[in-house]
Amino acid sequence: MTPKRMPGASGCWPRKSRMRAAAAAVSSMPMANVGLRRRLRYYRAFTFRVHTLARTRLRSMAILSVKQALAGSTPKDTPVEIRGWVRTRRDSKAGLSFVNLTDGSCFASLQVVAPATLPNYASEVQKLSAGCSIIARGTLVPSQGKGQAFELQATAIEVPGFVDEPDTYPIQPKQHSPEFLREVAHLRPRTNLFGAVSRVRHTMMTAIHRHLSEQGFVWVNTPLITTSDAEGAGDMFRVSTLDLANPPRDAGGTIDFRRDFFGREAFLTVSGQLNVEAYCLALSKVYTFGPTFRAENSNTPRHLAEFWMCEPELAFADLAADADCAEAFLKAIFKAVLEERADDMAFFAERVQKDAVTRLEKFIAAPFERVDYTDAIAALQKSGQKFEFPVDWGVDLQTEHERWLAETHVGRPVVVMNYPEKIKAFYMRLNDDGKTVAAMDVLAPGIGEIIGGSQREERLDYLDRRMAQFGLDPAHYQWYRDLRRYGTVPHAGFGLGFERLVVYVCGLSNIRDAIPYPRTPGHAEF
RNA sequence: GCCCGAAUAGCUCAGCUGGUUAGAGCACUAGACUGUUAAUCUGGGGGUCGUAGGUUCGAGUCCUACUUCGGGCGCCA
Repeated sequence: MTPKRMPGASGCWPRKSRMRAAAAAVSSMPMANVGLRRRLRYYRAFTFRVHTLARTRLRSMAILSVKQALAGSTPKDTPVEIRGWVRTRRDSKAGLSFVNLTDGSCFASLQVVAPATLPNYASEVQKLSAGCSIIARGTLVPSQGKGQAFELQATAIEVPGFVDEPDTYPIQPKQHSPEFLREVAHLRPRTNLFGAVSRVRHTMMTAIHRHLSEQGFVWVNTPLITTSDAEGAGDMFRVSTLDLANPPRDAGGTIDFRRDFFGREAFLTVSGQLNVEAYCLALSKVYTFGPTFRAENSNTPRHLAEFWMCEPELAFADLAADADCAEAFLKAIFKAVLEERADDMAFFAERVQKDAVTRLEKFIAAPFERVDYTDAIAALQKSGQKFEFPVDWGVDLQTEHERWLAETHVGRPVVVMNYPEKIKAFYMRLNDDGKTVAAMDVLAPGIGEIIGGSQREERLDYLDRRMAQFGLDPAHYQWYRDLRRYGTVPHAGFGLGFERLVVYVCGLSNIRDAIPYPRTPGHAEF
């Protein structure tokens, strides 16, 4: 009776048609002189589908996720096995207990009906508390109670792991504060909130890869370790194998990094953009998406020392094409979330932020507005609004300005383009007016800036001038300059801080809840 | 890095202007009841009030320092 695992994409019990297909596959194998059993075994090993034999000979059970069980596609009276963790247990004097079980496969939990006739009912089932792991076997039946369509009528319940000291188990069937849950980051994925965030995060991540791939982008894995000593995006974490207590020093007494692991100073990357530009000027449409590190001492709900960043880059593209790309990109992600994680989004709308779903729908529905920085400044000045920070041509937009533009002035996402060159990075392309660069920010209601991008300076003489202006040593950027010497083309790209988008989609208020194990100044527990 | 706020049971919180044995809900536990739904009802165990000093006859309640958490700002994605 040992249950056999039944892999396969669907995971549901084999239908007759599928068995017929299996038989056909077996008979078509070029092994006429091989016995049926061996041919079957061959087929089984080949396809990883054990159920054909399992049903007739091993009498084992289909192993279903809670999601599959609740889908209701399992034929009646089919024995199934479902594994997970207990959320709640309710006993009934009618001679049964209700055990709510989750396995993370979907937002909902499965109600397991455990009759008092189970041999371990008193000894184990009635001792189940939140967090216990269980393996439940039985059949899926329409629920007699309200609140769920299906439930598992259990014939056996195994308990691989009870919860030690249930009275101090941190995860209770109630609302916990995010602050408290951060202290138990290893247990918080068991809560509704973090289960939902985890699934949505996954969906967003796969949606990004899927969308960009469909658009012809190639995922380029740019390095996490960099030796550029000034990428201009902030403080960096040093990567070194030198003995901190006794580093090698040169004659002058300064630390001799020539004797470090890479023969020079090395750091964790703050952006993959420069590296990915090189691949852009060969593969046309590329993106980098991976961990990024900033050693800034930033203590806010919007900053992490380690976060994930996605940076698409397009060759033969100007700023307008860049903005179009960013718009399609964001809409594809939100669309995927709404379609694939409706259950989790409904939870966010109910418990976290009322308009969690509607604002994504609005975001998708209308085209983004495009506005020039200069016009945006004029609109802000004419607004009559009192801003904490004064508005003047030449200043960077503060969050309050960005939100007014997106929420009040336009009422939907807006792309602000062509910022003063003085407030933007060295690699951004100088416009013909000589005082602005082809930079753009996508501003969204309720959050402010969510994407920043630019057309890159593809003219070497202009790039050199910009680098000198920023005090950067061209010697450190020879390979980057090469890209302008050998077949340069106009190109553009943008960057998305992935966790900030997760925060927005889920309606969270702190970025530390958008990543499983947040790293911030003073914090790298777990 | 700067400014502000908070710290009372496992969790979420109450505790007024300092005054005898510190309260509630959830969780845990015992019982009642029930095809239950973060079930309900009754009882029980559990905290000396972040840490260290100080003021006072007396401090959870006032003061100081420290620690931790949170918020705002800066830096930014």
